[in-house]
Amino acid sequence: MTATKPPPAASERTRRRAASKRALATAANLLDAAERLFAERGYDGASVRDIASAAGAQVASVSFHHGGKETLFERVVERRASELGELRIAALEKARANGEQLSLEAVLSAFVRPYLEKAANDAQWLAYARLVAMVSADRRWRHISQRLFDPTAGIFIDEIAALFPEAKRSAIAVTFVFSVSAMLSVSTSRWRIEELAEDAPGEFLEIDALADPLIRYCASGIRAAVA
Amino acid sequence: MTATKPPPAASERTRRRAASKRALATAANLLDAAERLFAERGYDGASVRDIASAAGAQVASVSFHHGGKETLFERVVERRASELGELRIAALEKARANGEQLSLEAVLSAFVRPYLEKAANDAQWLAYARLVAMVSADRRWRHISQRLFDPTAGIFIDEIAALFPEAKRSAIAVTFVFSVSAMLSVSTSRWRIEELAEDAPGEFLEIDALADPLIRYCASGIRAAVA
DNA sequence: GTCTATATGTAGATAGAC
DNA sequence: GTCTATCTACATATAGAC
Repeated sequence: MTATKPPPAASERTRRRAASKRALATAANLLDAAERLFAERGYDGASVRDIASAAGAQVASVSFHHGGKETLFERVVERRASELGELRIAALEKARANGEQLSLEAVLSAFVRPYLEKAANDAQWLAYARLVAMVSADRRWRHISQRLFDPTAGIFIDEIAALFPEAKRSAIAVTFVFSVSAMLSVSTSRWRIEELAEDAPGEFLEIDALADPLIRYCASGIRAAVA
Repeated sequence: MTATKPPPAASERTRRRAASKRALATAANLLDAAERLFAERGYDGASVRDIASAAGAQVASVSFHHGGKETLFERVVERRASELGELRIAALEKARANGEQLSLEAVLSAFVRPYLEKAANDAQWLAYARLVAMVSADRRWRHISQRLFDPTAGIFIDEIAALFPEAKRSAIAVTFVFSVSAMLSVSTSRWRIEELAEDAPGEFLEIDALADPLIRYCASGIRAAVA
């Protein structure tokens, strides 16, 4: 975009260790490429070589900017998880601001829609669900689940538990995990939905088409299971 | 178990190319070890070296008996999928033999319970769900889904569709995929359930404890989503 | 910060002796 | 059928020049 960085002028005495634009871009490009390849091929299936190459960077830059493959993976997940967590809490508070008691559908909507809206318009966000599914299904990434997913999950479980004062929190947690799995399948297994729904090819290309059925499915399922 | 194979007697003229007991055992041990390691570490995370070593066999035996890593993986999935598919169809026909119209719960039960009963008593069966989740979430294994999963899935989707004559089959297929995801999470994410259900440690160590909530959850979810 | 070169380990597959 | 040895390719990571 910009011209090559000019040589430092004599007056430039205030050089600090602020990262250059190019360095920041390299670090960010690596994150983007890593996100795509980890989602496509899994953690072990994606090599740092391919990630660096896809980012137009050198292999060595992965260790330099991100410390190694494992921390690169964790940073990839963290970047999305932080933003999405904030969006979900904001959606919950906005729904609460309307005054009266929240419905179960409203709570689930605050959890599900911020993600589906991102995923509908951005392939990187769509791919993020595959990373979440990998982390949620693998004890190897337990520390990532605990640090990045559990706080938000706990808030929503509490919110649902408040709607069913007579139910045990553990029963709510079970249905919450079922619901998250169903939501993730929208991204990880949409191709299977397409194949099994032979009568309507392309019906679910738009991810939004799955939001309403998903929320109705989860809400009704939770009500029945905690009763 | 038995003594060492005695040297062939002179009368043993009918030697055919039937596999020896030991060869069959090697091939089977490789399947067992591969199932365990693939489930634990994923396809790329499990090396044929480690699989052979865990089976007490040589690296070269994997290629010899199973043709290579990919076909070994496919055989691992096939062995379980065939048996489970038959159990599910049998459960469906047994439920149908009771005469009247099947309830949605009965259909889901015929799909879910054969697996959960196996998984409750056998760690290899429990681990199988992780393989199914891997295959269902990865287009790379599309041919395995189509060949081993889709036939049974199609039968159950048809069965559910018959209960909702006014609903589109594609809508049923969506809820079926949601339900399978929820079922798989019982195996892949039970540790997350345990962590999120802080108030009841150990409550879900017995997998059976999840069967009833799961079936109620899925049945009610399907009814609400296809309406 | 980037880049080349390399260190060190492991991957999957197979040839050929036994 | 098994086993040893080896082939070729690729993995992550780092040292040191620029």
